[in-house]
Amino acid sequence: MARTKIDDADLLETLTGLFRDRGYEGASLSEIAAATGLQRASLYHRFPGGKQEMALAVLQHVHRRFGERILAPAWETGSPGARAKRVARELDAFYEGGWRSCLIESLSLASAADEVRLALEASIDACIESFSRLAKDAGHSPAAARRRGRDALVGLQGSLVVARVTQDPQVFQRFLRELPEQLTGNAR
Amino acid sequence: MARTKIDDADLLETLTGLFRDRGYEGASLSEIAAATGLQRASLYHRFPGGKQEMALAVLQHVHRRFGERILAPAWETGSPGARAKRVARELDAFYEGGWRSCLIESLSLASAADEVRLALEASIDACIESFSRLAKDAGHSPAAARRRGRDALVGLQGSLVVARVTQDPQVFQRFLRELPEQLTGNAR
DNA sequence: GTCTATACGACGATAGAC
DNA sequence: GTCTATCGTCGTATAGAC
Repeated sequence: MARTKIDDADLLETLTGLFRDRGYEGASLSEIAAATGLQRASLYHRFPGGKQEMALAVLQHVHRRFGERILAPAWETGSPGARAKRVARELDAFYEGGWRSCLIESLSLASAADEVRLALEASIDACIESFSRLAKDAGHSPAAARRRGRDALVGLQGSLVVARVTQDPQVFQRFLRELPEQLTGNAR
Repeated sequence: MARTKIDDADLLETLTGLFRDRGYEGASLSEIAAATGLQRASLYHRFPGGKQEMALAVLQHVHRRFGERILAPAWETGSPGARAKRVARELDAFYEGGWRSCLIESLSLASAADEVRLALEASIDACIESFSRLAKDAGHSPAAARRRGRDALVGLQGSLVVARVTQDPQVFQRFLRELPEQLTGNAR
């Protein structure tokens, strides 16, 4: 039993939760080992590059998940407003109603190995692009759409931080509720 | 020369910068010692409670500074719009145009000793109160004013995070520019 | 008030058995 | 693929000289 392989997906999921909640420096290998059920040495077998490789793998994992699920509705067909509502619903699930932090924020403090920085920027860009898409489809100019997309990202990050500190996710819920209007409302 | 006391204000200023940039876990005592010019042992003479006491002192220091300088215009007399502009100018200086992070965010990851959590919440409340004051003075209802104050805080935190990750403070500058209107605009 | 020296546990990381 | 055992380093923290 102890010698059966721990599932890749489960492993990444646990790592994701740890880095989100504790940040890069805060997530120690002992803590990771305890949470994953793997010994520290086994973690190095799965991630020869150590902690940094774990963080990178987590970022890529989440980036993929955002592209395939959370932000996917932005690129489908249908009314921009309805698609924005679906994105909001996915965000609600991913951030567990506002009780979890965003990796982009947790991993962007100081650590900042170059590879990590690039992954963070890529995720930011993907978010803004998807948000802007909805605004564009709702009839906004490229420049206006980009501005709305960026403002939405600011609202996402800001509301998650405030929700964490106040231990009250209602500010995040408010952001989600207003997101569709913020992106697609009041065009032309 | 080596035996002259390092000034309290200088010490707190250096500590503030370190915790802002690196977070609680990220700021090691060796790094702190190097940055302050004090040996680790001397730091324990000034802060017997160790790193946690340093973080707490920094939070109180910044809280006081916010009350006395940055947020002070919100409680003075004059047009709400003009006062909001002065607050924005102070925020610009404190966050160095968007190149520095907010302690509230940096210190709220995981660590969360109870005393630290309380200090963070107190600072959040003070910010929202001051922002709301401006909205109230501009003629908004208490509920609407509070909403505007909270949204302004969300914009502040979010734009600082995005500015840090993208290494481009323009999103923070945009927030500052729109802050007066966001708080005091469009009343009644 | 600052320093040098040191304790000791936790850290990230590696070697090698099974 | 996972384990136990171990490495050297760095972490926070303390003792005691000046």
